[in-house]
Amino acid sequence: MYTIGQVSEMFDLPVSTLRYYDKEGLFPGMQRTSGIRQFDEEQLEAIRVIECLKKSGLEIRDIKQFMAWCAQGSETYSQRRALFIRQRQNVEAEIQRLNQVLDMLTFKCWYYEQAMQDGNEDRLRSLAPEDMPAEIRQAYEHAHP
Amino acid sequence: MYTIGQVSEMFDLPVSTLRYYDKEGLFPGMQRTSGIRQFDEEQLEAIRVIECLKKSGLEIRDIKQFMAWCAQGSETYSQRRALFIRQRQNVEAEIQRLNQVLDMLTFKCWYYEQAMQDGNEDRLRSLAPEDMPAEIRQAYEHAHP
DNA sequence: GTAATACCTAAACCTAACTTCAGGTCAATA
DNA sequence: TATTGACCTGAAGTTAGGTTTAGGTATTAC
Repeated sequence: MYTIGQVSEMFDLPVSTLRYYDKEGLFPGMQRTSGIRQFDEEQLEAIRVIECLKKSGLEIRDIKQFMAWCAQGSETYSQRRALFIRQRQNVEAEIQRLNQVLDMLTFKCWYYEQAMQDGNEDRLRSLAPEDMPAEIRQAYEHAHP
Repeated sequence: MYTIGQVSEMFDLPVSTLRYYDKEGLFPGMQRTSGIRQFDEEQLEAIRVIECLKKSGLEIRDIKQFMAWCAQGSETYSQRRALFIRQRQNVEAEIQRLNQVLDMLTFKCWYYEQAMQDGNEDRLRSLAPEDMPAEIRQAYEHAHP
């Protein structure tokens, strides 16, 4: 059993954040003694899960839903699984989007490298994709579908 | 030359967003006639760039800086290039982070599939990484460094 | 001539996820 | 005894990136 201050140290999370999570219902089973929060192994595991779900882009209210399902027991396995499947798709899509962004940035890096060499953008402005280095052209075309 | 309403249609961006961007200094060279904004090719290109930079996670104030550099001309090529190089690193790091998150989600999907089959988490709780399917174990270990 | 549009501004409002503040309880220490 | 420190609360403040509102101008449509 840990106090909020100890947990704050353990996870390097501000005390205010832990209280906020509690207020938002992210620790459905947490006990108190004379008003003071008691974090036990269940809550520590909850914090680990919160950190994971947050990283995947889940919002607090969805994490709250998940915690409520966990508290409900084995009847909710399929909902929990569905949440993770949905979230995996979201993250996959996000990675794909970022890979396109990456190609755009690669192109821009090349562009300004050329501009620096030329001292101006005249040549670049009249440059067709066919005249770019293959690698850059590929990035350009992937980034501008 | 286009009015704000036409540009709003062209890019499917609310008029209020375009005014907001203008207020934030994202169109340094924009002209007006009797108070009314005149979007020309330069501003349209600026909007394309804004969309790109936003997708890469850049904040409005950094985009403003970039636009200011563009307005300054060829002296600022190296700053602009440095911005894109930095941003490319950020996006690369973000993709790496998301790939870890993906492994965590893959593991969780498997976990709840097993839980559904078993009807409880008893077996899973006492499961060592060595006893997981190779693919899942790999995801698990990549997600929990 | 008036009413609907499209434009303008400044300022208030919105959401998420916190953080900060003001004020209060309680136990241990100087 | 008093004061320090860790806990508590509810409410207000913060930031980013807009959106909404209230009020005003100018052109076109009937």
